[in-house]
Amino acid sequence: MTATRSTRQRDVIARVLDAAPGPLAVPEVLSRAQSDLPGLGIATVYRTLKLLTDQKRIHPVTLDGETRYETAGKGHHHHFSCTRCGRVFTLHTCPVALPSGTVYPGGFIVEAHEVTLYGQCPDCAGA
Amino acid sequence: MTATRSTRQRDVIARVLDAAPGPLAVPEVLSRAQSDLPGLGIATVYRTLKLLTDQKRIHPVTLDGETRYETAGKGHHHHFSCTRCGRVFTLHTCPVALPSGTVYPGGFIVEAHEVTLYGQCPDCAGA
DNA sequence: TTAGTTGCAAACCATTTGCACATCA
DNA sequence: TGATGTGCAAATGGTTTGCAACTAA
Repeated sequence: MTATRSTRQRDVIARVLDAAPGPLAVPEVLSRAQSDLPGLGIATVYRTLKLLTDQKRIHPVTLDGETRYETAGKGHHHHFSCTRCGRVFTLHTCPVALPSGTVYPGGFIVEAHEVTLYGQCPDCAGA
Repeated sequence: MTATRSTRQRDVIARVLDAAPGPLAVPEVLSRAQSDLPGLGIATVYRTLKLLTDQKRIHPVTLDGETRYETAGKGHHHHFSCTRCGRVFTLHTCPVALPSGTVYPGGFIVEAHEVTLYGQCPDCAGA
């Protein structure tokens, strides 16, 4: 069978995602992880993201055609994408009330929902 | 300067998108358009989708890492992605009330929002 | 006629995979 | 030591682009 090893690379990548204020794109993960591990290769980043995803420790989020990754287990949350600086933040309040099982007009049975807000993040709004 | 010509290919592709019940992925656009225009090439589909997007006649929607295209000017709406059959539908009711200018907790100024509902479409729920 | 468009094949580019070397246990 | 993991380079696969033939106006 297939054992899974703990390595420096995996630890660093997982830590980078934990420390982020929102989901990160692959190049962001790579460059942040490289400040701790200069030699880190992009292939390892992809392999590790896939591994952590399979282990449900992180999960992918697609925003504007770009796949980002975030730590799992943050509970129900949504995202805010800043139209000025492009950064993505995690929001912990939810603007919709659609419990699983809600039947939407037309006969659509809702099991989950995803919300993305677009606008100016606090930094950009202040400038 | 650059004039834009009306062609069979462009008409067919635009019509395919108009007729769809929701945003279509590139392979869906290609195969549907090919029933009218067997020789249609994938490059033309990509070029036309880009052209129509630039003209604001359609616009891209990213769902689960896949870029889809839908006719513009349908007014405010959202999407429902069926977890059984994978089809995507356009919904004309909106479950959130966040007018542009709303300030979200944390100081995020909301300009727009996007909602995707996941669950069973009427067909799959009935089966 | 002729600028604009198309299909094909080559080019691109982000992501994945093969392999020899390195490393965790 | 042996099974895993890593970095590098090659392979993939979806999307874009160059080019010669085609076509709308």
